[in-house]
Amino acid sequence: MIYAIDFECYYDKKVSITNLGIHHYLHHPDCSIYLVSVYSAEAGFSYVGKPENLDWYQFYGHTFVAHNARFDRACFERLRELGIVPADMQVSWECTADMVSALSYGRSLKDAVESVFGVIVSKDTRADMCGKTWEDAVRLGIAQRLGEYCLKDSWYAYHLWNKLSPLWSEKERCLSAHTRDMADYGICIDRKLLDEGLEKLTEVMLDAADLIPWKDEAPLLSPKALRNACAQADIPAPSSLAEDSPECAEWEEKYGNQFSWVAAMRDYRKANTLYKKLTTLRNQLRADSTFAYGLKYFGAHTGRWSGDAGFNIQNMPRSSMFGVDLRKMIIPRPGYKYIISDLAQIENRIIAWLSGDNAMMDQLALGYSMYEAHARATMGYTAPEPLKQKNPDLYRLAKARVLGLGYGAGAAVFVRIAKTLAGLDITPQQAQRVVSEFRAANRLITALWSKLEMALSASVGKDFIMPLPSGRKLYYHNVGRTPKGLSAIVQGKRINLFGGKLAENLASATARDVLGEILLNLEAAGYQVVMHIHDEVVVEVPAANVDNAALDIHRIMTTTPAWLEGLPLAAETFISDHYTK
DNA sequence: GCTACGAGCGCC
DNA sequence: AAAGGGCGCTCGTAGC
Repeated sequence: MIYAIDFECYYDKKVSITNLGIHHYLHHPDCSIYLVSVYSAEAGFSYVGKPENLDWYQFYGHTFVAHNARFDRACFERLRELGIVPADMQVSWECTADMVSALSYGRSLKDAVESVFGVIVSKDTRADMCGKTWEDAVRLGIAQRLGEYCLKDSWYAYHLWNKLSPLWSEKERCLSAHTRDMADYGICIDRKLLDEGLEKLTEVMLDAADLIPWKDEAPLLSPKALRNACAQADIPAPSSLAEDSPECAEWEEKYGNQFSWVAAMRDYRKANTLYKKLTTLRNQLRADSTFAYGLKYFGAHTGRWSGDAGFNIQNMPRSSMFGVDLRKMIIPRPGYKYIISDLAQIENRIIAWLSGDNAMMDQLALGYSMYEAHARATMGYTAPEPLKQKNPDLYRLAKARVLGLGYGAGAAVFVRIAKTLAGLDITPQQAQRVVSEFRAANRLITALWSKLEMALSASVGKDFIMPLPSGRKLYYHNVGRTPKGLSAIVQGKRINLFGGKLAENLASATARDVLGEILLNLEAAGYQVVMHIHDEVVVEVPAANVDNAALDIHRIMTTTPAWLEGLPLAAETFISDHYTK
């Protein structure tokens, strides 16, 4: 039986999930779970009131559905700690926020209900409760309205589930649950390293601030203050402060030695960003030194997971900054090791597979890396020796081509990509030649772009639905044609689209499905994944059996899903005592 | 005081 | 004809 459930808890500007994280929020002395609504049409059941007055046993063995089930489940577990929910209660959970995201509706209850039922729900009642307790609500005479509001939320969650859950696959439901469980389990943090890091960064920030002349008059990172200071020094102000901006580089070349402001602002910004990350971590640590992070199932329209709730596990610096290595602070629980495994060039392998490049599949099956396979298939490399040793320059060019040109990038973009992805310095003219050569030698890929663009073009005036190898579909709503080209609505915003971009979305979404399949296989084999980042998994395994586990996990990582038959997968797998790249 | 938005920058 | 893509968080600023 399905029951929809929704909890209401005290919150104010300080006592909030945003500030405290779910765990510390629900354990805060001011936070009371004062209202719960449960609704089920099939059970003919409806309740709204205090959690203490509900007979929880009637839900034993049944399923709760909630919009943001992670939070409602946490409330339920908190009530169990408080002795309100019986200790031996067993229920399962489903999340309508995850479901509507996967079906390409807006994630919030408001947006989803509006799209699905054409009804606008007001969140005013909840907003009115900021800083108010249940007793306040009773005194103010809004308790009745609050109850109705609460019941309405579970009513909508129930009907969203009832209407849409048949469209959401079993596997995807399992991934939603997996995400919830994994994020709640969390990561273990080395407190000592964390505190040392905070100290180091404080120093760096103080030093940087000392180099900024307006530090007492204006915000340290104020572009206005910088412009004023430049005017006073009678020098031009840089048009951009971005590290990768040529204009900024030129400014620093000319004035950087005499005026270290720009460099100091950059240092301050970077150190502060990392400092804030560590602070979030520090504030949300649980008593056992673990941190339950946020992660959105289906956060991106392609289905990729995305970061959430103040600490994004998907964009931690790869290596140490200012002598502070965030990844090193993330450690296995005592008695455990990490096995870290990442898929090798997964998206580019998928592009080759999608475009029907059998010659490339053969090369990959022989065990060549994606870059070498590309050089052998399209750049005329035939020597028996490994390319990387025999001709490192050609290898780097092959790498740049594979990473940079599969999605329609032009010469100008390729100059930048070749630099950042493969460390190549090339001129725009050279880039133009490489782009042309690549397209000429990879007709299967350009054909894939055209095919996708034509399919999109045929959908002008309606939705474009792009099928994926896994059976899942990507949605592009209300396709339009303007003088600037084709466009569609994605995540509520109209974006420009073209063949190369669709190919990228297709590869990205398919790579995501590969990872999803792997996550479920790892779970079925009994492994605790503690994090995953697009093409990488971090698995916590007992130290005693770590070598066998590494082999087994590597095998699971490189097992091609049935729906991608013929695509050889490769992975790099290693054992570590901390998270690292 | 709040919200929206762009810049900047971290990642895959 | 040409077009890399996908995210989240912090800060500063502008507008209400």
